[in-house]
Amino acid sequence: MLIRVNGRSGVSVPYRTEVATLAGNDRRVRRTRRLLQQALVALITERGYERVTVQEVLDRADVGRTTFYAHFRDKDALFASCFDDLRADLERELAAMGGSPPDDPASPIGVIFEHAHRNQPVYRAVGAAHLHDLLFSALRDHLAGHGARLPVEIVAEYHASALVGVLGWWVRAGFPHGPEAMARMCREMTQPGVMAALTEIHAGG
Amino acid sequence: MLIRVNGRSGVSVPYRTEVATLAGNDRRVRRTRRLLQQALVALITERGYERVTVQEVLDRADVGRTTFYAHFRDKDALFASCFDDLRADLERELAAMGGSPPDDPASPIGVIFEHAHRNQPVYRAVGAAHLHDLLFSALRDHLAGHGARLPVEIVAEYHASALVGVLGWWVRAGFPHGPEAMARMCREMTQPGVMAALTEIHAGG
DNA sequence: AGCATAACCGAACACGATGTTCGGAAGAGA
DNA sequence: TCTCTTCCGAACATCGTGTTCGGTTATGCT
Repeated sequence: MLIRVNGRSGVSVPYRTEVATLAGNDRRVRRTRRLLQQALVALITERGYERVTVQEVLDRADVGRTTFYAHFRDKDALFASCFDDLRADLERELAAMGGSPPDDPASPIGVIFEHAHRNQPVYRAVGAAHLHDLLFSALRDHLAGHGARLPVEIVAEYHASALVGVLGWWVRAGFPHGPEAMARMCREMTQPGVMAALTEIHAGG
Repeated sequence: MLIRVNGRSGVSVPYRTEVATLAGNDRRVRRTRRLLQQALVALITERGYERVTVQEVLDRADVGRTTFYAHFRDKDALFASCFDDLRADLERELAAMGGSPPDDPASPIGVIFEHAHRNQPVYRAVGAAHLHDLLFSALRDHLAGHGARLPVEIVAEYHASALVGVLGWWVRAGFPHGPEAMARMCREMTQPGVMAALTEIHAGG
Protein backbone atom coordinates (compact mmCIF):
# COMPACT_ATOMS: atom_id res chain seq x y z
CA MET A 1 0.00 0.00 0.00
CA LEU A 2 0.93 2.67 -0.55
CA ILE A 3 2.88 3.97 1.91
CA ARG A 4 0.63 6.71 2.87
CA VAL A 5 2.73 9.62 3.58
CA ASN A 6 -0.06 11.57 5.13
CA GLY A 7 -2.79 9.13 4.40
CA ARG A 8 -5.44 7.33 6.29
CA SER A 9 -3.52 4.25 7.36
CA GLY A 10 -1.59 4.92 10.50
CA VAL A 11 1.74 6.64 10.29
CA SER A 12 1.02 10.28 9.64
CA VAL A 13 4.05 12.53 9.68
CA PRO A 14 4.36 16.15 8.57
CA TYR A 15 7.41 14.92 6.72
CA ARG A 16 9.80 17.42 5.28
CA THR A 17 10.71 16.55 1.74
CA GLU A 18 14.38 17.39 1.21
CA VAL A 19 17.07 15.88 3.37
CA ALA A 20 19.72 18.61 3.47
CA THR A 21 19.82 22.18 2.31
CA LEU A 22 21.28 22.03 -1.16
CA ALA A 23 21.29 25.53 -2.53
CA GLY A 24 18.05 25.85 -4.46
CA ASN A 25 19.44 28.62 -6.65
CA ASP A 26 22.08 26.37 -8.16
CA ARG A 27 21.03 25.30 -11.62
CA ARG A 28 22.33 21.76 -11.09
CA VAL A 29 20.16 21.30 -8.04
CA ARG A 30 17.01 22.41 -9.79
CA ARG A 31 17.87 20.26 -12.78
CA THR A 32 18.46 17.14 -10.66
CA ARG A 33 15.26 17.57 -8.71
CA ARG A 34 13.19 18.15 -11.81
CA LEU A 35 14.63 15.11 -13.60
CA LEU A 36 13.99 12.87 -10.61
CA GLN A 37 10.42 14.06 -10.14
CA GLN A 38 9.58 13.66 -13.81
CA ALA A 39 11.13 10.20 -13.91
CA LEU A 40 9.20 9.04 -10.86
CA VAL A 41 5.89 10.33 -12.16
CA ALA A 42 6.45 8.67 -15.51
CA LEU A 43 7.39 5.35 -13.95
CA ILE A 44 4.46 5.40 -11.56
CA THR A 45 2.01 5.78 -14.40
CA GLU A 46 3.67 2.81 -16.11
CA ARG A 47 4.02 0.33 -13.25
CA GLY A 48 2.32 1.79 -10.19
CA TYR A 49 4.11 3.26 -7.22
CA GLU A 50 4.97 0.04 -5.41
CA ARG A 51 6.58 -1.57 -8.43
CA VAL A 52 8.94 1.32 -9.11
CA THR A 53 12.47 0.87 -7.80
CA VAL A 54 14.90 3.62 -6.94
CA GLN A 55 17.37 2.24 -9.44
CA GLU A 56 14.82 2.60 -12.24
CA VAL A 57 14.24 6.23 -11.29
CA LEU A 58 17.99 6.76 -11.37
CA ASP A 59 18.36 5.19 -14.80
CA ARG A 60 15.39 7.04 -16.25
CA ALA A 61 16.51 10.38 -14.85
CA ASP A 62 20.15 9.62 -15.63
CA VAL A 63 21.19 10.71 -12.16
CA GLY A 64 23.76 9.11 -9.88
CA ARG A 65 22.76 7.04 -6.91
CA THR A 66 24.74 9.19 -4.50
CA THR A 67 23.10 12.31 -5.84
CA PHE A 68 19.65 10.95 -5.26
CA TYR A 69 20.26 10.33 -1.58
CA ALA A 70 21.86 13.74 -1.25
CA HIS A 71 18.51 15.22 -2.25
CA PHE A 72 15.87 12.86 -0.87
CA ARG A 73 15.82 10.49 2.05
CA ASP A 74 14.07 7.77 0.05
CA LYS A 75 11.47 7.11 -2.62
CA ASP A 76 8.64 8.32 -0.40
CA ALA A 77 10.33 11.68 0.09
CA LEU A 78 10.74 12.15 -3.63
CA PHE A 79 7.10 11.27 -4.16
CA ALA A 80 6.04 13.69 -1.44
CA SER A 81 8.02 16.44 -3.11
CA CYS A 82 6.08 15.86 -6.33
CA PHE A 83 2.87 16.15 -4.43
CA ASP A 84 4.00 19.21 -2.50
CA ASP A 85 4.08 21.35 -5.60
CA LEU A 86 0.65 20.18 -6.67
CA ARG A 87 -0.75 20.76 -3.22
CA ALA A 88 0.65 24.26 -3.00
CA ASP A 89 -0.84 25.06 -6.39
CA LEU A 90 -4.28 23.81 -5.51
CA GLU A 91 -4.30 25.48 -2.11
CA ARG A 92 -3.38 28.78 -3.68
CA GLU A 93 -6.19 28.52 -6.20
CA LEU A 94 -8.70 27.55 -3.55
CA ALA A 95 -7.63 30.44 -1.35
CA ALA A 96 -7.72 32.89 -4.26
CA MET A 97 -11.30 31.83 -4.91
CA GLY A 98 -12.20 33.54 -1.66
CA GLY A 99 -15.17 32.76 0.54
CA SER A 100 -18.06 31.36 -1.40
CA PRO A 101 -21.63 32.25 -0.45
CA PRO A 102 -22.70 30.29 2.64
CA ASP A 103 -25.58 28.62 0.87
CA ASP A 104 -23.27 27.14 -1.74
CA PRO A 105 -20.83 24.98 0.23
CA ALA A 106 -19.94 22.99 -2.86
CA SER A 107 -18.35 25.65 -5.02
CA PRO A 108 -14.68 24.67 -4.60
CA ILE A 109 -15.47 21.58 -6.64
CA GLY A 110 -15.05 23.30 -9.95
CA VAL A 111 -11.58 24.52 -9.06
CA ILE A 112 -10.53 21.02 -8.09
CA PHE A 113 -11.60 19.42 -11.33
CA GLU A 114 -10.04 22.18 -13.39
CA HIS A 115 -6.80 21.70 -11.52
CA ALA A 116 -6.85 17.93 -12.02
CA HIS A 117 -7.54 18.38 -15.71
CA ARG A 118 -4.67 20.81 -16.09
CA ASN A 119 -2.20 18.49 -14.31
CA GLN A 120 -3.24 15.17 -15.79
CA PRO A 121 0.07 13.28 -15.62
CA VAL A 122 0.75 14.12 -12.00
CA TYR A 123 -2.79 13.34 -10.93
CA ARG A 124 -2.56 10.04 -12.73
CA ALA A 125 0.48 9.18 -10.67
CA VAL A 126 -0.45 10.74 -7.40
CA GLY A 127 -3.20 8.34 -6.54
CA ALA A 128 -6.23 9.50 -4.69
CA ALA A 129 -5.06 9.06 -1.13
CA HIS A 130 -3.04 12.25 -0.83
CA LEU A 131 -5.82 14.48 -1.96
CA HIS A 132 -8.05 13.31 0.82
CA ASP A 133 -6.51 15.29 3.66
CA LEU A 134 -6.52 18.46 1.66
CA LEU A 135 -10.16 18.18 0.61
CA PHE A 136 -11.23 17.00 4.02
CA SER A 137 -9.84 19.97 5.89
CA ALA A 138 -11.03 22.38 3.22
CA LEU A 139 -14.54 21.00 3.44
CA ARG A 140 -14.55 20.86 7.23
CA ASP A 141 -13.48 24.46 7.55
CA HIS A 142 -15.98 25.39 4.91
CA LEU A 143 -18.80 23.75 6.85
CA ALA A 144 -17.67 24.76 10.32
CA GLY A 145 -19.55 28.04 10.26
CA HIS A 146 -22.96 26.53 9.58
CA GLY A 147 -25.06 25.05 12.33
CA ALA A 148 -25.00 21.36 11.54
CA ARG A 149 -27.49 18.67 12.39
CA LEU A 150 -24.88 15.94 11.74
CA PRO A 151 -21.28 15.97 13.04
CA VAL A 152 -19.25 18.18 10.74
CA GLU A 153 -16.37 15.69 10.63
CA ILE A 154 -18.59 12.97 9.28
CA VAL A 155 -20.16 15.18 6.66
CA ALA A 156 -16.75 16.40 5.55
CA GLU A 157 -15.35 12.87 5.48
CA TYR A 158 -18.30 11.64 3.46
CA HIS A 159 -18.08 14.19 0.69
CA ALA A 160 -14.31 14.50 0.68
CA SER A 161 -14.00 10.77 0.14
CA ALA A 162 -16.71 10.89 -2.47
CA LEU A 163 -14.96 13.63 -4.42
CA VAL A 164 -11.58 11.94 -4.20
CA GLY A 165 -13.17 8.71 -5.38
CA VAL A 166 -14.87 10.31 -8.36
CA LEU A 167 -11.71 12.22 -9.15
CA GLY A 168 -9.76 8.97 -9.17
CA TRP A 169 -12.36 7.33 -11.37
CA TRP A 170 -12.21 10.26 -13.75
CA VAL A 171 -8.42 10.08 -13.99
CA ARG A 172 -8.36 6.29 -14.43
CA ALA A 173 -11.09 6.44 -17.06
CA GLY A 174 -8.99 8.87 -19.07
CA PHE A 175 -11.06 12.03 -18.54
CA PRO A 176 -14.15 10.94 -20.48
CA HIS A 177 -16.07 14.12 -19.59
CA GLY A 178 -14.85 17.69 -19.38
CA PRO A 179 -13.96 19.19 -16.04
CA GLU A 180 -17.03 21.46 -16.13
CA ALA A 181 -19.39 18.54 -16.66
CA MET A 182 -17.74 16.54 -13.88
CA ALA A 183 -17.93 19.47 -11.51
CA ARG A 184 -21.57 20.04 -12.35
CA MET A 185 -22.51 16.43 -11.74
CA CYS A 186 -20.62 16.31 -8.47
CA ARG A 187 -22.23 19.52 -7.35
CA GLU A 188 -25.63 18.04 -8.07
CA MET A 189 -24.83 15.08 -5.84
CA THR A 190 -23.02 17.00 -3.12
CA GLN A 191 -25.40 19.88 -2.61
CA PRO A 192 -28.52 17.94 -1.57
CA GLY A 193 -26.52 15.82 0.87
CA VAL A 194 -24.79 18.77 2.41
CA MET A 195 -28.04 20.68 2.64
CA ALA A 196 -29.68 17.75 4.35
CA ALA A 197 -26.87 17.67 6.88
CA LEU A 198 -27.18 21.34 7.81
CA THR A 199 -29.91 22.96 9.83
CA GLU A 200 -32.91 24.19 7.94
CA ILE A 201 -32.17 27.85 8.59
CA HIS A 202 -29.92 27.97 5.52
CA ALA A 203 -31.74 25.36 3.51
CA GLY A 204 -33.97 27.86 1.77
CA GLY A 205 -30.87 29.28 -0.02
CA MET B 1 -0.75 4.78 -0.40
CA LEU B 2 -2.00 2.27 0.71
CA ILE B 3 -1.09 -1.11 -0.76
CA ARG B 4 -3.96 -1.90 -2.81
CA VAL B 5 -4.09 -5.53 -3.71
CA ASN B 6 -7.28 -5.05 -5.62
CA GLY B 7 -7.52 -1.38 -5.09
CA ARG B 8 -7.66 1.73 -7.15
CA SER B 9 -3.98 2.14 -7.89
CA GLY B 10 -3.03 0.08 -10.86
CA VAL B 11 -2.39 -3.61 -10.44
CA SER B 12 -5.76 -5.26 -10.11
CA VAL B 13 -5.68 -9.03 -10.18
CA PRO B 14 -8.42 -11.49 -9.27
CA TYR B 15 -5.70 -13.20 -7.36
CA ARG B 16 -6.20 -16.69 -5.98
CA THR B 17 -5.16 -16.89 -2.38
CA GLU B 18 -3.58 -20.28 -1.75
CA VAL B 19 -0.62 -21.51 -3.73
CA ALA B 20 -1.02 -25.30 -3.77
CA THR B 21 -3.75 -27.68 -2.71
CA LEU B 22 -2.96 -28.49 0.87
CA ALA B 23 -5.74 -30.70 2.20
CA GLY B 24 -8.12 -28.32 3.93
CA ASN B 25 -9.49 -31.10 6.13
CA ASP B 26 -6.15 -31.65 7.83
CA ARG B 27 -6.12 -30.08 11.27
CA ARG B 28 -2.54 -28.89 10.86
CA VAL B 29 -3.42 -26.99 7.71
CA ARG B 30 -6.33 -25.18 9.29
CA ARG B 31 -4.25 -24.41 12.35
CA THR B 32 -1.36 -22.99 10.33
CA ARG B 33 -3.60 -20.81 8.20
CA ARG B 34 -5.47 -19.49 11.19
CA LEU B 35 -2.30 -18.67 13.09
CA LEU B 36 -0.81 -16.86 10.13
CA GLN B 37 -3.94 -14.83 9.46
CA GLN B 38 -4.30 -13.82 13.09
CA ALA B 39 -0.64 -12.89 13.33
CA LEU B 40 -0.80 -10.73 10.22
CA VAL B 41 -3.93 -8.91 11.33
CA ALA B 42 -2.43 -8.22 14.74
CA LEU B 43 0.83 -6.95 13.29
CA ILE B 44 -0.91 -4.74 10.75
CA THR B 45 -2.85 -2.97 13.46
CA GLU B 46 0.42 -2.39 15.30
CA ARG B 47 2.70 -1.20 12.50
CA GLY B 48 0.64 -0.88 9.35
CA TYR B 49 0.76 -3.25 6.42
CA GLU B 50 3.90 -2.01 4.74
CA ARG B 51 5.99 -2.14 7.88
CA VAL B 52 5.16 -5.76 8.62
CA THR B 53 7.77 -8.28 7.48
CA VAL B 54 7.15 -11.90 6.67
CA GLN B 55 9.64 -12.92 9.32
CA GLU B 56 7.65 -11.09 11.97
CA VAL B 57 4.50 -12.92 10.94
CA LEU B 58 6.42 -16.18 11.17
CA ASP B 59 7.73 -15.40 14.66
CA ARG B 60 4.36 -14.20 15.92
CA ALA B 61 2.53 -17.19 14.53
CA ASP B 62 5.36 -19.54 15.48
CA VAL B 63 5.32 -21.09 12.03
CA GLY B 64 8.28 -22.14 9.92
CA ARG B 65 9.39 -20.15 6.93
CA THR B 66 9.07 -23.10 4.60
CA THR B 67 5.55 -23.75 5.80
CA PHE B 68 4.47 -20.21 5.08
CA TYR B 69 5.49 -20.40 1.44
CA ALA B 70 3.83 -23.77 1.13
CA HIS B 71 0.55 -22.04 1.95
CA PHE B 72 0.78 -18.57 0.47
CA ARG B 73 2.69 -17.13 -2.40
CA ASP B 74 3.66 -14.01 -0.45
CA LYS B 75 2.46 -11.50 2.12
CA ASP B 76 -0.16 -10.10 -0.23
CA ALA B 77 -1.70 -13.52 -0.70
CA LEU B 78 -1.98 -14.05 3.02
CA PHE B 79 -3.57 -10.65 3.37
CA ALA B 80 -5.99 -11.39 0.57
CA SER B 81 -6.99 -14.61 2.28
CA CYS B 82 -7.89 -12.64 5.40
CA PHE B 83 -10.01 -10.33 3.32
CA ASP B 84 -11.59 -13.17 1.37
CA ASP B 85 -13.39 -14.50 4.43
CA LEU B 86 -14.64 -11.06 5.32
CA ARG B 87 -15.78 -10.41 1.80
CA ALA B 88 -17.64 -13.70 1.56
CA ASP B 89 -19.35 -12.96 4.85
CA LEU B 90 -20.47 -9.52 3.81
CA GLU B 91 -21.59 -10.63 0.38
CA ARG B 92 -23.68 -13.38 1.91
CA GLU B 93 -25.38 -10.98 4.28
CA LEU B 94 -26.03 -8.48 1.52
CA ALA B 95 -27.50 -11.18 -0.68
CA ALA B 96 -29.62 -12.58 2.14
CA MET B 97 -31.05 -9.12 2.63
CA GLY B 98 -32.78 -9.52 -0.68
CA GLY B 99 -33.95 -6.76 -2.98
CA SER B 100 -34.81 -3.59 -1.15
CA PRO B 101 -37.69 -1.43 -2.31
CA PRO B 102 -36.68 0.54 -5.41
CA ASP B 103 -37.23 3.90 -3.77
CA ASP B 104 -34.75 3.04 -0.99
CA PRO B 105 -31.47 2.41 -2.79
CA ALA B 106 -29.49 3.06 0.39
CA SER B 107 -30.67 0.22 2.56
CA PRO B 108 -27.58 -2.01 2.36
CA ILE B 109 -25.80 0.60 4.42
CA GLY B 110 -27.02 -0.74 7.73
CA VAL B 111 -25.75 -4.22 6.97
CA ILE B 112 -22.32 -2.86 6.15
CA PHE B 113 -21.93 -0.92 9.37
CA GLU B 114 -23.18 -3.83 11.44
CA HIS B 115 -20.68 -6.09 9.74
CA ALA B 116 -17.82 -3.69 10.33
CA HIS B 117 -18.77 -3.34 13.95
CA ARG B 118 -18.86 -7.08 14.44
CA ASN B 119 -15.43 -7.60 12.83
CA GLN B 120 -13.57 -4.66 14.32
CA PRO B 121 -10.02 -6.07 14.38
CA VAL B 122 -10.08 -7.20 10.78
CA TYR B 123 -11.62 -3.98 9.55
CA ARG B 124 -8.99 -2.06 11.46
CA ALA B 125 -6.32 -3.98 9.58
CA VAL B 126 -7.95 -4.26 6.20
CA GLY B 127 -7.83 -0.62 5.35
CA ALA B 128 -10.54 0.99 3.33
CA ALA B 129 -9.28 0.27 -0.15
CA HIS B 130 -10.46 -3.30 -0.47
CA LEU B 131 -14.02 -2.51 0.44
CA HIS B 132 -14.32 -0.12 -2.42
CA ASP B 133 -14.72 -2.62 -5.23
CA LEU B 134 -17.31 -4.57 -3.33
CA LEU B 135 -19.43 -1.55 -2.47
CA PHE B 136 -19.01 -0.04 -5.90
CA SER B 137 -20.35 -3.04 -7.77
CA ALA B 138 -23.10 -3.58 -5.23
CA LEU B 139 -24.23 0.01 -5.61
CA ARG B 140 -23.92 0.02 -9.37
CA ASP B 141 -26.04 -3.11 -9.72
CA HIS B 142 -28.47 -1.68 -7.25
CA LEU B 143 -28.86 1.49 -9.27
CA ALA B 144 -28.77 -0.10 -12.70
CA GLY B 145 -32.51 -0.72 -12.76
CA HIS B 146 -33.53 2.86 -12.25
CA GLY B 147 -33.58 5.38 -15.05
CA ALA B 148 -30.72 7.69 -14.18
CA ARG B 149 -30.17 11.30 -15.12
CA LEU B 150 -26.45 11.02 -14.27
CA PRO B 151 -24.10 8.20 -15.39
CA VAL B 152 -24.65 5.27 -13.05
CA GLU B 153 -20.93 4.61 -12.74
CA ILE B 154 -20.29 8.08 -11.43
CA VAL B 155 -23.12 7.97 -8.95
CA ALA B 156 -21.97 4.58 -7.69
CA GLU B 157 -18.37 5.73 -7.46
CA TYR B 158 -19.36 8.84 -5.58
CA HIS B 159 -21.34 7.12 -2.87
CA ALA B 160 -19.20 4.00 -2.66
CA SER B 161 -16.13 6.13 -2.03
CA ALA B 162 -18.07 8.22 0.45
CA LEU B 163 -19.19 5.17 2.41
CA VAL B 164 -15.74 3.63 2.40
CA GLY B 165 -14.29 6.90 3.59
CA VAL B 166 -16.76 7.29 6.44
CA LEU B 167 -16.29 3.64 7.33
CA GLY B 168 -12.56 4.19 7.54
CA TRP B 169 -13.01 7.29 9.64
CA TRP B 170 -15.28 5.38 11.95
CA VAL B 171 -12.79 2.55 12.38
CA ARG B 172 -9.85 4.91 12.90
CA ALA B 173 -11.80 6.99 15.40
CA GLY B 174 -12.46 3.86 17.46
CA PHE B 175 -16.20 3.48 16.77
CA PRO B 176 -17.36 6.61 18.58
CA HIS B 177 -20.99 6.08 17.51
CA GLY B 178 -23.00 2.89 17.29
CA PRO B 179 -23.47 1.17 13.93
CA GLU B 180 -27.15 2.13 13.83
CA ALA B 181 -26.39 5.82 14.32
CA MET B 182 -23.68 5.72 11.66
CA ALA B 183 -25.95 3.96 9.22
CA ARG B 184 -28.73 6.45 9.88
CA MET B 185 -26.47 9.44 9.29
CA CYS B 186 -25.03 7.96 6.12
CA ARG B 187 -28.48 7.16 4.86
CA GLU B 188 -29.50 10.75 5.44
CA MET B 189 -26.59 11.94 3.32
CA THR B 190 -26.81 9.26 0.65
CA GLN B 191 -30.51 9.30 -0.05
CA PRO B 192 -30.91 12.90 -1.20
CA GLY B 193 -27.89 12.65 -3.46
CA VAL B 194 -29.02 9.41 -5.02
CA MET B 195 -32.54 10.70 -5.46
CA ALA B 196 -31.23 13.79 -7.16
CA ALA B 197 -29.26 11.61 -9.55
CA LEU B 198 -32.24 9.50 -10.58
CA THR B 199 -35.15 10.53 -12.74
CA GLU B 200 -38.05 12.16 -11.00
CA ILE B 201 -40.45 9.28 -11.69
CA HIS B 202 -39.30 7.53 -8.52
CA ALA B 203 -38.50 10.64 -6.52
CA GLY B 204 -41.90 10.81 -4.90
CA GLY B 205 -41.11 7.63 -2.92
C1' DA C 1 -2.58 -49.70 17.58
C1' DG C 2 0.16 -49.28 13.57
C1' DC C 3 1.35 -47.49 9.16
C1' DA C 4 1.91 -44.59 5.21
C1' DT C 5 2.04 -40.10 4.07
C1' DA C 6 1.21 -35.40 4.14
C1' DA C 7 2.50 -31.43 6.59
C1' DC C 8 5.91 -29.39 9.24
C1' DC C 9 10.66 -27.79 10.59
C1' DG C 10 15.44 -25.04 10.56
C1' DA C 11 19.39 -23.89 8.27
C1' DA C 12 21.40 -22.33 4.45
C1' DC C 13 21.40 -20.09 0.04
C1' DA C 14 20.89 -16.83 -4.09
C1' DC C 15 18.91 -12.81 -5.27
C1' DG C 16 17.45 -8.09 -5.46
C1' DA C 17 16.80 -3.60 -3.41
C1' DT C 18 18.26 -0.21 -0.10
C1' DG C 19 21.11 3.35 1.76
C1' DT C 20 26.09 4.72 2.79
C1' DT C 21 31.01 5.77 2.02
C1' DC C 22 34.90 7.14 -0.66
C1' DG C 23 38.00 9.79 -3.73
C1' DG C 24 37.80 12.13 -7.73
C1' DA C 25 35.66 14.82 -11.83
C1' DA C 26 33.03 18.61 -13.48
C1' DG C 27 30.04 22.30 -13.39
C1' DA C 28 28.42 26.65 -11.15
C1' DG C 29 28.94 31.32 -9.57
C1' DA C 30 32.04 35.32 -8.49
C1' DT D 1 40.49 32.34 -13.58
C1' DC D 2 39.64 30.39 -9.04
C1' DT D 3 37.01 28.29 -5.47
C1' DC D 4 33.49 25.74 -3.78
C1' DT D 5 29.47 23.11 -4.37
C1' DT D 6 27.43 19.50 -6.61
C1' DC D 7 27.63 15.37 -9.10
C1' DC D 8 29.58 10.92 -10.14
C1' DG D 9 30.54 5.56 -10.13
C1' DA D 10 32.02 1.76 -7.79
C1' DA D 11 32.06 -0.78 -3.94
C1' DC D 12 30.08 -2.19 0.40
C1' DA D 13 27.11 -3.70 4.36
C1' DT D 14 22.49 -4.72 5.37
C1' DC D 15 18.03 -6.39 5.02
C1' DG D 16 13.96 -8.81 3.21
C1' DT D 17 12.46 -12.27 0.00
C1' DG D 18 11.50 -16.73 -1.78
C1' DT D 19 13.59 -21.46 -2.57
C1' DT D 20 15.98 -25.85 -1.65
C1' DC D 21 17.33 -29.67 1.24
C1' DG D 22 17.27 -33.55 4.42
C1' DG D 23 15.18 -34.77 8.38
C1' DT D 24 11.21 -34.73 12.04
C1' DT D 25 6.45 -34.89 13.66
C1' DA D 26 1.66 -35.15 13.46
C1' DT D 27 -2.56 -36.73 11.20
C1' DG D 28 -5.93 -39.57 8.99
C1' DC D 29 -7.05 -44.10 7.83
C1' DT D 30 -7.45 -49.00 8.32
